[in-house]
Amino acid sequence: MNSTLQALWQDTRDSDSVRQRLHEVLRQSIIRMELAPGQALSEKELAETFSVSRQPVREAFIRLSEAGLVEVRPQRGTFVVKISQQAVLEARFVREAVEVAVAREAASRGLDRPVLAELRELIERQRRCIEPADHDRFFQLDEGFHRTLSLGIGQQAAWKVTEEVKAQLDRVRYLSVPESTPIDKLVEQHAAIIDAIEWRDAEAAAEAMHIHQSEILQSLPDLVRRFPEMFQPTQTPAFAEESQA
Amino acid sequence: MNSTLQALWQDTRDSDSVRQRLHEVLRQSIIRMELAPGQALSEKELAETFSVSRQPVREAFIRLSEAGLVEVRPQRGTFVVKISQQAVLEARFVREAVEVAVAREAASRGLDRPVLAELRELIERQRRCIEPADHDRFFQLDEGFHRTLSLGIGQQAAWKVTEEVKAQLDRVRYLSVPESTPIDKLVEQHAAIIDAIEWRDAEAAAEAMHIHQSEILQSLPDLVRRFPEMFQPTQTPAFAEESQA
DNA sequence: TTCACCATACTACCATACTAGTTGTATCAG
DNA sequence: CTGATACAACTAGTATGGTAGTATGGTGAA
Repeated sequence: MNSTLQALWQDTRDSDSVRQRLHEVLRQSIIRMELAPGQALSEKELAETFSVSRQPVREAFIRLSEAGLVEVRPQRGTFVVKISQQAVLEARFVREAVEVAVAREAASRGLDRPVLAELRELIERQRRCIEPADHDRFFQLDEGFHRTLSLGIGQQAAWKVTEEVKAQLDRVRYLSVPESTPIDKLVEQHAAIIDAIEWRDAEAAAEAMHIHQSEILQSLPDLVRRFPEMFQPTQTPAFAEESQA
Repeated sequence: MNSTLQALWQDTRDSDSVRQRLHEVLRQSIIRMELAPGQALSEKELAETFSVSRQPVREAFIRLSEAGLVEVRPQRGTFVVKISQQAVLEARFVREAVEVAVAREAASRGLDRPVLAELRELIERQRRCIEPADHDRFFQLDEGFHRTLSLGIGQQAAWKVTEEVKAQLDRVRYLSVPESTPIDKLVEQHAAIIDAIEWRDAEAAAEAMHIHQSEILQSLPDLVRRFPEMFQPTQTPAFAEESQA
């Protein structure tokens, strides 16, 4: 575990603050399921691993806890939160709401030519991830696609929100890699979204994005069955604590 | 200034951590424009004001900076961010996207009877704020209305996002109180939303929420003209720093 | 008068020290 | 053998000290 973290640490920029670098390293590790749901994270141990003090580690924890990726229990410890089916469904709801609005707006106001070109280019590169299957690369390009679309209509706050809730969803994707991620289908959905935007058909764009964002609903119940230990027993996250008493 | 902060500090719960209490106090003060946009906040001074150490103050600053309410400039200071027209429009976009989805969902799946009753009750109490005009009370009830609706369909994450972006919008409301806040109009919009939900008419509910969330667009340009010193010069927030050089 | 330079007084960031609360374990009484 | 209790070994939260970088105001030279 520590070796993987160390590697990610080296990749971060020296110019950023220790807090930001730690946040990024831990966030990535949690999303990629390298830090297992339920696992305890030790402030002290991580501080020693990276040769920094506890304080910036603690501050990174605080930020991660606000994103719902870890849970800080005072005087007890900090833990990677288990995936909760409820949390995933809620994150999906928010993401669909925001991204459908983005697609609709992009179609009705139109996208600048260079942005459209970049989106087409991203789709092309995604196609090249189908055979041979390159999931890591596709995930990157997928994120780039959605980011480019949101920023393309000048909605940075929308992208920030999407990025935040996406973390919950991406953990599920990493669970299901590679078997149940139909790259080819997802790429064509991207193409359909951009087609509708280019035709300036707002309703078609919204509908295409809706379909795209509904994809995860297919695999979720199956994953809960196959990886029960990764999931919080079904209930709302807010009441998760009481249940363990 | 300090006296107002002290008063809010007394209201916070002793059981919460110092960091959370400070965050809440500062957040409220910023939203209510008691801490002026552009004003410098001193870690040390605030620590002394509340008789706590600098560390929890610093952690509260970090959280506020993630919500876009303050800007932490290393080695320089921490400042209340000026309202940016761009940031307000982006926050509005996200809020409309999420809340329209909430309204649509509430209408299509239906609300439990007690939730509907609570919403109707909130609307009634809002009506009582019209004459004599009680803006503070109305703001509270308004927030309660939107929270109850989101939580009523079990979308806590949606409410969390709304709450976050709402901070940017509420600062504008406090600017325009009391003259340009048409309480009566807003209350009737709330009623229209709930009517549509009760009729289980998803499209009507979505449309009613859309109209409601578009209200702020009426007053914004006028406010920018009347309170230019409260606003960032028009441009995207991301490039705001460079402009000051 | 104007400009370059330097001393000073800030700032945020990180490290370290201390406090207080929780948990597991070992010990001892019954 | 069982159950209660005291203690030891953790934890996060808070306090305080040190460091490096930035802004500013004054001083002296041009």
